[in-house]
Amino acid sequence: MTVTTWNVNSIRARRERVLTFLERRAPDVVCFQELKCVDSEVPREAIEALGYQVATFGQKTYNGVAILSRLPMEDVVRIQPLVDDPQARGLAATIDGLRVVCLYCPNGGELNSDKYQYKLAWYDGLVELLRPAVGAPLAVCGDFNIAPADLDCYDPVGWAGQTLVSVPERERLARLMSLGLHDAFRLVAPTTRQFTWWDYRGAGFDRDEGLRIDHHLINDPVVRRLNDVTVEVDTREGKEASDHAPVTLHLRDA
DNA sequence: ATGGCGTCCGAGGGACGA
Repeated sequence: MTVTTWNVNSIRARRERVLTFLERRAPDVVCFQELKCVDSEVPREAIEALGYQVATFGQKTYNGVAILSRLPMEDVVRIQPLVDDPQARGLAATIDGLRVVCLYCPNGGELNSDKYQYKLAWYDGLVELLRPAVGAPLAVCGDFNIAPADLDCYDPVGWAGQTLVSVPERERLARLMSLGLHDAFRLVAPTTRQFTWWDYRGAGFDRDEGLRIDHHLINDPVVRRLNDVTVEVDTREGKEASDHAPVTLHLRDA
């Protein structure tokens, strides 16, 4: 089974790229983030024609997530760590016995902003929300908007303490992983410098100035099935690309 | 210190992203 996570930065603006990706790579499961549209504007029929079931949690203008699956999806639920939160950032489904959680974690804005506090609180809520889920095979996939370590940042000195690498954010990610989750990419590539996001500005991709912020966090039953994690860097190339590359988890059969 | 670039909304430029 392959599980791809990809922040598409607008499924409408990325429509052709997304469909081409699905057709050529044909992952079994896909977690999309930043749909940036309501459910009815997702190109559902075109995706279904490629052999996928589609579950969406959209929102006008901002956020929005989806899970696609070639196999049947069960127990599809929205993931909202904070009560009365209008932001559509999480969706979960069980596929062939694997609980897949698709997340678009908050960006965090400036360090001294309400958005930063929202991000920390959102993570705090997420840990409690996912705590009951770690007893069964679990893969938490998405744009976490946190680079776990300095190796995951092209300029850790220049970025020190900034949003996406700050100590309080990394502590939140560590608390989430303390539920028994492992960074799948780091398991297969302990010392590799590989980014998943590059800024549109300043030719970030051409300079390979990026961050690794898109992750698959998997628990022990899934670690035992882990074959590989690949970053589909070529999908970031060209003028019409999302600023994130897809990241694919490769699992052996259960 | 600020803007770089891309997308959205909606008809201007501002909000937002990371």
